Amino acid sequence: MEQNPSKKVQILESALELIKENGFHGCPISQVAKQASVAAGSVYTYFESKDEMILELYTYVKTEVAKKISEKDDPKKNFEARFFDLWNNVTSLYREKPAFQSFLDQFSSSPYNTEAVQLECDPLGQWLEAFFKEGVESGQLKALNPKIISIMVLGSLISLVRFTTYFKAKTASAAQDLHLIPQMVWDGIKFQS
Amino acid sequence: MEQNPSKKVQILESALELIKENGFHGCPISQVAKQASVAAGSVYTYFESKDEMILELYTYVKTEVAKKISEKDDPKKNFEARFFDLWNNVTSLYREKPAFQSFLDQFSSSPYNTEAVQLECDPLGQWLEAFFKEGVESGQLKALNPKIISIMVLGSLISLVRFTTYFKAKTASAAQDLHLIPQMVWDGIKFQS
DNA sequence: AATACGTGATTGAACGTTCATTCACTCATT
DNA sequence: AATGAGTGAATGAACGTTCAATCACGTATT
Repeated sequence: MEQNPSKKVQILESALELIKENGFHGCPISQVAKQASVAAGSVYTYFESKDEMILELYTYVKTEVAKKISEKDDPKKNFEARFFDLWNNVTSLYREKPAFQSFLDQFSSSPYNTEAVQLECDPLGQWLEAFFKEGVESGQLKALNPKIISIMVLGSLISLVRFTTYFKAKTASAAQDLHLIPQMVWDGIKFQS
Repeated sequence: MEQNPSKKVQILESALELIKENGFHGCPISQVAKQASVAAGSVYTYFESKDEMILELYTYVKTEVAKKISEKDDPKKNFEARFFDLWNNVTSLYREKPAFQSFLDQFSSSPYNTEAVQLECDPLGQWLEAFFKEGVESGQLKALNPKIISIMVLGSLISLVRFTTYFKAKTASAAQDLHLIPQMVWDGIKFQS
């Protein structure tokens, strides 16, 4: 008998859900196992330790997000349209999979996120950088380091998602205007004649 | 004898430091007490529970940040200059007090941040909203809901700080261009003739 | 085709540790 | 003498992890 890859994913998804609901605090192995319909001990056939499990979960989520975002891009459209597509794709992905957003957010600000982890392959970061590089080189964006543009755009985007997720109460009165934010961001990065 | 307010602050600062270093995981009451030079039991003279302590810490940090940011604003300057001042003041405050930024970040994405907490008084949010309202009403910013502008600006700002803090390795190559971000943000929100 | 064997996944009770919290006590101040 | 802040050992619950036992399956032997 071999390790069952779908069971591994089951465990990861279970941990993801618990972390979304209760944070890192609230995902004891006992619960992760229960929700994944396996015994506590079985988690250790798939992962060396709980920490290893969390780190693999990070890789798993990062990869899933990058895949979904990149495959929805249509390079035949003009760059401005692709920018707004990107914006909408990320926001709707996170609305669809709130556990992804919640986990990435908690992970990023946690001590799990060491320098070593940051140096790992980051498919989403790489894809975004290439995307904005194209915009700069074709003269549609300001002549800036694509990495900087990435930071600024992803920053506003993540923050918007964070605000709408965590600060529901606060943004209720402003909710109908949130769609104006991508336009502001575009105005900030586009080449100004 | 009365409760010693400076000892309360000592405990809060000790927890703040431990959370910055090790996350919520890594700040057991035993350590908090040790670093604050009090006995573990004493923490319970000042706080009902650990959770209460964390919640008070949030109020404490929020208030400190709002105080420092608002008092550095000079309403006599023109609005654009005040915007860049604000940007610099926040980034340098967080560079000076990394524990503030780290705590706020971890708290915001944690389950501590319930709806009830969000509805509490938020002095920084209020101050920012008033600031941007002024910019809109004097015609220097786009005619948008000041709350939206707040979200967008604070979003980019926090993300920039997050990136430079957590993703040191990644941004090294882009570090010298990070100062261009506030200009992009300004271009996004300023009134375009 | 039937049986026995080996392999490795799976189980969940048990273990040692860590943690938040309690409480009987001390001691400085009034 | 009374008060209440301060102490830190004690408590019990919860946690990550281990492990001996069990189980399900593929392979070899008859």
